[in-house]
Amino acid sequence: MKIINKTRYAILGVLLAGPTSGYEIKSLMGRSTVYFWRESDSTIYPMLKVLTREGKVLPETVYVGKKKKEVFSITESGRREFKAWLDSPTGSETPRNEFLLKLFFVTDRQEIFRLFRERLDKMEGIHEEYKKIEERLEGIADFSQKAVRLKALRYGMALLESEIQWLNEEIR
Amino acid sequence: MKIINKTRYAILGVLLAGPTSGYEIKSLMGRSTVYFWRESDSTIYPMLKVLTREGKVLPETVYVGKKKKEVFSITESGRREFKAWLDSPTGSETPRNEFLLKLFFVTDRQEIFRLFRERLDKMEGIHEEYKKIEERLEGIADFSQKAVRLKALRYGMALLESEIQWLNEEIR
DNA sequence: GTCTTCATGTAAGCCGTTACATGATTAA
DNA sequence: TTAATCATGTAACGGCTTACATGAAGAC
Repeated sequence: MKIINKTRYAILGVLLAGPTSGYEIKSLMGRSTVYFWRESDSTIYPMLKVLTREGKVLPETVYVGKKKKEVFSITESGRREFKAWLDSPTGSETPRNEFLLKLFFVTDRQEIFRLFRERLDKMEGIHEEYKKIEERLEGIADFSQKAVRLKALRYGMALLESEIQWLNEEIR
Repeated sequence: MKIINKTRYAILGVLLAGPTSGYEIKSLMGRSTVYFWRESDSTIYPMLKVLTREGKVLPETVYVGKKKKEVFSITESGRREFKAWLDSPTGSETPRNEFLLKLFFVTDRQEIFRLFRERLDKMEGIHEEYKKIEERLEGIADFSQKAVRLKALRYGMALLESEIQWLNEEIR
């Protein structure tokens, strides 16, 4: 079984909302999917070329004022591929949790404490960020996916909260 | 900032418990760290060579009955490097959660339901596995890290349980 | 005798990150 | 006029996975 590059689905997913340029995809992801799906800066443009060659997206040159940009629309074929991915079994990422790796090997009590403390700080920071995003999202006028996105966000927050609580109890 | 290969720390961590062969490291990881730190089969041996060249581990040929194997011990320099890693700030993995990526783009109610259902099944499966590991661990005679490892395991279980509960409530 | 486990690797190829490169437009 | 943002990429390097390879010892 081959590993299939999933960057394409992230891009196609963004394009479902309408024609978008590479730069817009990049900045949009930087404000939304980063928290659960991070793409490196340089992956978007090459992938758009590939998708164009494959007929999954359609490029078009557009001028906004004097600025030129390439916007891409998703094609029927692209929609089909996206849908097929959605329907397919969701793969698991290879687990790589450095915090747990350290915890597994640690012996010193002091060190355990430090690890928990460090983890707690980080989780609380992320929770703060999520809260801000939640407020921003709540303030936005309704759009088709608002409810699901809030749900997904609160799912993430609920998990963070239970982790934070657990860590607090351990640190005591 | 360079990405530093962390396979080395996983290996050094295993060696802290005593001299171990590549094969033993591999199978040990397959029974323990896989759940939070997965190494591909082929990474162990080359890394052991690298660590040998660097003087972090010391190889020795040992015969068990007629079977020959190379066991590796951690050196003082290796211990220092391991300790330095433990003390250093824990990096965050790049987030890559395909489940959340799908959830972010999904619009169809039926599809959302299917995603939750699929996720729930998977999380329950993992929880089952953890429970078995817990039982096995509890049955083992005390060793220096038993308490921490149980703690880490239960931390993972607690998180799984809150996720399972959340999903159940959503599916209703 | 055959299958499983022990035991140790190599090679090809994709993936992903970092750093590098370039230039236009707009806001302060 | 200077900085930030818009806009689009390329190249090098390292990491990781998959598949391939080999062979001995012990269990059944």
